[in-house]
Amino acid sequence: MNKKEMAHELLIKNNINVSYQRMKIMEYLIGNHNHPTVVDIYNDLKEQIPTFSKATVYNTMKLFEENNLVQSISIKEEEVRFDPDISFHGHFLCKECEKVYDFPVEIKGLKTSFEEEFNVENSYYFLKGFCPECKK
Amino acid sequence: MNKKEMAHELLIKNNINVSYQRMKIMEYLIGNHNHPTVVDIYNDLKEQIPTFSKATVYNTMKLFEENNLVQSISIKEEEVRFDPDISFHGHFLCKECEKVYDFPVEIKGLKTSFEEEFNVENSYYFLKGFCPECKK
DNA sequence: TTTAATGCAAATCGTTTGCATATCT
DNA sequence: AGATATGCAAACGATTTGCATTAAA
Repeated sequence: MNKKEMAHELLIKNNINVSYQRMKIMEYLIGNHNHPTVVDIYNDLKEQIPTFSKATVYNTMKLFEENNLVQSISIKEEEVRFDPDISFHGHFLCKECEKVYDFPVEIKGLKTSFEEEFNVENSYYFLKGFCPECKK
Repeated sequence: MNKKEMAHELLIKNNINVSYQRMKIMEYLIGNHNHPTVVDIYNDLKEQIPTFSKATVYNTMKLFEENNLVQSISIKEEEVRFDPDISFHGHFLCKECEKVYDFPVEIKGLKTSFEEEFNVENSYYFLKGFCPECKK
């Protein structure tokens, strides 16, 4: 099954009306590990979609997030990035090249009385520093 | 030792020149568990400081962060909050009342090959959901 | 008196909003 | 047709910048 088929199936399965733009964005996200911003998505797709607009990307990413097709990552203050991998894992931001890396996290001993009192819906583990390429 | 004395000592100890504004901001932060934004700090102090400006708050918080007197928390996309407690602990954002709560975190089994390759300088653990008062 | 901090206004940038147009069902 | 999605431009809000003024060393 190719990306187009996967994208189509994902939209249908989540009761999201299919449109050309939504398909293109979903195809772009599938298998993408670059944690793109709205502007990244917009820039990378505007050639393919003559009348493409940022507002559509904002609308679409909001819709995808509400339907748990992506998670939003605000590891860097000014901008929101998106990750099509919605499983819990860590994100590392390199302060030099600004790349975001995924990494596995195993958090043990976290269940405390806190999680009985609070209704936790989302969790994020962020690290910042320098990646192998950028550390001297 | 009162807040004024504590604030003064903290600035001196970190080789930060003392000014009226910096003192006021530091006094405001000491013992504050509200995770204020720049705008919060500005609003809460502007009565006491007639000519106060947001630019000064931005400058000062940047300086404080560089000197490890506060940590910045970008748990909510649009805004940066500050925490005078620089120890590692979790932050919980209530989606309803938007309050940010601190909680202790014990992360075990995290040392992986990842942390040997990457030079980690900061870490954050964020949760989102509904606090005891806001969950139905 | 020389350096550093402050304050104001303008600029920037990501994001949101309103509304008209186009596209699906 | 009727509902929904798209696109454009204007609005917004947090943050940054430039520069003149003021305070501190």
